[in-house]
Amino acid sequence: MGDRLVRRIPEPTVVRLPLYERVLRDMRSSGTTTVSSARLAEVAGVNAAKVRKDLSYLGSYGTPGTGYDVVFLLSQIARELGLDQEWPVAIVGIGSLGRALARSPGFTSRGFPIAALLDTDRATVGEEVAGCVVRHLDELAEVAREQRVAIGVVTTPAPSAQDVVDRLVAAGVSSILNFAPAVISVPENVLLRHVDLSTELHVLAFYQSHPEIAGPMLAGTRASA
Amino acid sequence: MGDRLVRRIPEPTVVRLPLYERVLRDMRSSGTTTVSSARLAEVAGVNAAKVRKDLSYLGSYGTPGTGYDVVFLLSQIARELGLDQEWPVAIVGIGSLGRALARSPGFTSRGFPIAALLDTDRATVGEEVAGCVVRHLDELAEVAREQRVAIGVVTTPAPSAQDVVDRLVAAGVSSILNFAPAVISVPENVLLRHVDLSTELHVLAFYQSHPEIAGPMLAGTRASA
DNA sequence: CCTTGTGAAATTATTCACAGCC
DNA sequence: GGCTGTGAATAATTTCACAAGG
Repeated sequence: MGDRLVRRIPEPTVVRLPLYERVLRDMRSSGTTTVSSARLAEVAGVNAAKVRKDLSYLGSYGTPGTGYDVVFLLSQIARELGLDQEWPVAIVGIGSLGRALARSPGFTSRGFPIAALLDTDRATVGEEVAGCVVRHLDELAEVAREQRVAIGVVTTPAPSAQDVVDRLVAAGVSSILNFAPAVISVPENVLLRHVDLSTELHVLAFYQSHPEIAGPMLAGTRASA
Repeated sequence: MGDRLVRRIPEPTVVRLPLYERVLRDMRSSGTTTVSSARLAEVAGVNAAKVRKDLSYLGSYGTPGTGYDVVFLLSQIARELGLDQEWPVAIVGIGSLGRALARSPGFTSRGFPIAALLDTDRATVGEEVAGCVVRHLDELAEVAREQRVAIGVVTTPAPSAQDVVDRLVAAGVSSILNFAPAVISVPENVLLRHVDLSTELHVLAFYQSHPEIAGPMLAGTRASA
């Protein structure tokens, strides 16, 4: 009932919300109006009780005997995820990965406009990628302020990553998504998440080497990372 | 002591092993011969007790009063992660992301040779990317057998992802790393992990929208994804 | 009937704290 | 003195199971 109390939402739940959001968007597209936790769980590949518990952190949006209204639930999840606002992104490191991300639909699609592309390489600065001119990293502070950059994406080589992150933080960017295979540290009030290809490969290699203990990884559909 | 008993290693530990491996490689490069759990924890950005517990799953490789021998510990972790073998990778979906990954050092570097690049697009098939000619997806079964592909990386658009995964599974590939924003299901004995840009952005957007409950995400360095 | 929302139980992960060893 | 390895304690998460609502 209390809506403005500190309803702390567990991190694993937060990580599953985007999954539900995606599944619900698909359902909405296909004209489904109502969905039960059991059905949502089946499609999302998780346990039904978990779905109900997760959704209960957002509020009581279901109807006993019926389920959840797809459109309404979707709007509540989107609101909770902050998808009713825009979060301008700056990508630092315009190599192949940076370019690929700049062109990626996952970005440009709703909510995460690319506000700036930055690099230090002479040959890259000035180039146009995905409709955006690459600027020199030295212009970061200015660009971040002007464009109100909320999220910094780091796609530089590992040795530069900490320095780039420091610059992003100094420029007031308070959420960072790091793709560089490096350990990064940030001040207390900055959010940092990693996406690491080689970690993922190593984890797969581990479980392939130990088929006898692959339990946790197996068993069908699993979600997000 | 019992080395062949079912020492089940918790998944969170498995996910941290690549982090330790990376940190230890850096230490080896810089000539450090011995490291304590406290130092390793500090550099890796985790709790020292957690480091000791994680390492204890591998065996008793430390020396009380001294710490761990960097080179020896590194070799044990690498062995445990299966990095003493090669795991040939096939990348399916040679758009910008597929190309970026094909060129990525995280791959080509030790242990994960690119055995095949596959696509269905006429214009792409036959092209050479990162020293490898792109073949048509229909040749998957043949290529997978010949090259003993162990890991399939899916970088197609979401609507094709499940079909591509089904084909990989049919071709005998038993570990899959999916970059497509789709829910995928696989048979019981297949390993599946996801890397999902838009999930990561949504999670950051969530915590930016809820500064009051950002607890779990904050607090300095955090590892892998 | 059906389904939600949620306490309570079970499971899993982290952290503490210290005995034992160097 | 310093440090590992690990039981025990704590915390977090998942799952169960059911009362209450439609």
